[in-house]
Amino acid sequence: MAKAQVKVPTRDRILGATADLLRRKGYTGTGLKEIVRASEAPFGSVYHFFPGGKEELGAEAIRLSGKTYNALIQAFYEGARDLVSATGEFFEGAAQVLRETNYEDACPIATVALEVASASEPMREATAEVFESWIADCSSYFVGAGLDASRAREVSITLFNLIEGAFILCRAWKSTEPMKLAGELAVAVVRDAVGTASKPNPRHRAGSRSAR
Amino acid sequence: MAKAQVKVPTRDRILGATADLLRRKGYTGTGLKEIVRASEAPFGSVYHFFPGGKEELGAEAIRLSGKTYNALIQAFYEGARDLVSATGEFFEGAAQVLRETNYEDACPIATVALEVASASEPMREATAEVFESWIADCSSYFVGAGLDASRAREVSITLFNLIEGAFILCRAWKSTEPMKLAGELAVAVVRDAVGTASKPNPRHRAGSRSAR
DNA sequence: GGCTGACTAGATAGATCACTCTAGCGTATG
DNA sequence: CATACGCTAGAGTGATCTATCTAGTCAGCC
Repeated sequence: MAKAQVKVPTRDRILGATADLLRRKGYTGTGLKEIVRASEAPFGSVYHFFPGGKEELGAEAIRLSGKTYNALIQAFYEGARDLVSATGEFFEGAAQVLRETNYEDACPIATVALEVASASEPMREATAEVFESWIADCSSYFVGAGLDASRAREVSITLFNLIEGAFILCRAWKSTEPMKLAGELAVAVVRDAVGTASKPNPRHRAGSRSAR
Repeated sequence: MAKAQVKVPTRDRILGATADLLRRKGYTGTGLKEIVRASEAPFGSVYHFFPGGKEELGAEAIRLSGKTYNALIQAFYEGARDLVSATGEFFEGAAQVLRETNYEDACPIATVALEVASASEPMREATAEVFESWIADCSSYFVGAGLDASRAREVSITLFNLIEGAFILCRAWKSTEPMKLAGELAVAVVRDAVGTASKPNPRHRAGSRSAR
């Protein structure tokens, strides 16, 4: 273990270890002791940097994971030739990570989101904000392809419905079959959306719904 | 509280209370003490009926929830006029339950499935089996509509990808918007699937958001 | 009546939980 | 050098966790 002259600040190590553990074991399943051990940080430092305790640390770690995934979305969607292939590659990438990590690394915040939704309001808000930022990021690429804002948002939510649902089944079954099917449908949805977007007279859609 | 001369056996009360708590608070978030309190059962009875402790009780409760949902799927798909409207009504029903319970009652096992996937093999197997039985049940209806077995399974998995993903976003956002979108796409997928199954040459409109 | 096994009942153990507290270190600044 | 302060370091607290243990209750059967 290269820990000799690591320059990573304690606060960041704590945050990183927490994000990692939350992803795999969830919120209630992750103990402070375990976080301290994994981050090789002194116990007291946890409460020095996060006076709000586990809840504050958890919410912060969720937001960190959120930003990391924002960057991942960006990497896929700005690096690809077009939105359709970007979508396909994103789902394939998710499947590959699942296989490589023995189905441990799925969505970094989904487990926590389900756990805390009715248990901790600050944590619930953190997960809600992260999901919202992913959707917003994703939507911007579809808007760039010519979709109007509300349609872009709908497509983005659909993509996340598909990938999150597939994560659950893939982890339970230890199989990437659901992710494969989710990716195929996601690709079809995106192809259809961007295909109809460029036409000047798009098929009339039902009235747009307000976002919140 | 009508608890006077309840005839419900202790074992069933324990199981029911556990299933309820697991749905809302997850596996690690649910304590034996809480289960005992909710089921008004003596503590010793838990270990009498479930010698394997929390893990055995949890796995059993997951299977109970699974059976309850099997019955729900059956009720929707055998009571409806056709598979397309059954699908639409199922998703609408899920959205309605979410609203009525303040977004607490979503999938009864999804939270647990994500939590235990890397933590408890017996529990993971229980969730995997329950998901499998749901998919199998659902597939049988599509086979009945003329789809071949593998295509029926693909459609079923897609439906569950959609609903499970939507559950996550709906709970985090406290909004049924994702479920509404998931339902719309699910309906389109089913319509496309059963439409192409019965007719060798699909004369349906070409611009549909089809899965293939 | 007396025996047996299923179930009830809860005290208790030992581990672990989140969290607090005090003390000391290290570096920058007076 | 001295003082201040951000941070380290971990012992300690009370609560709570899962699990065990013993004792008691009750019904059916000989």
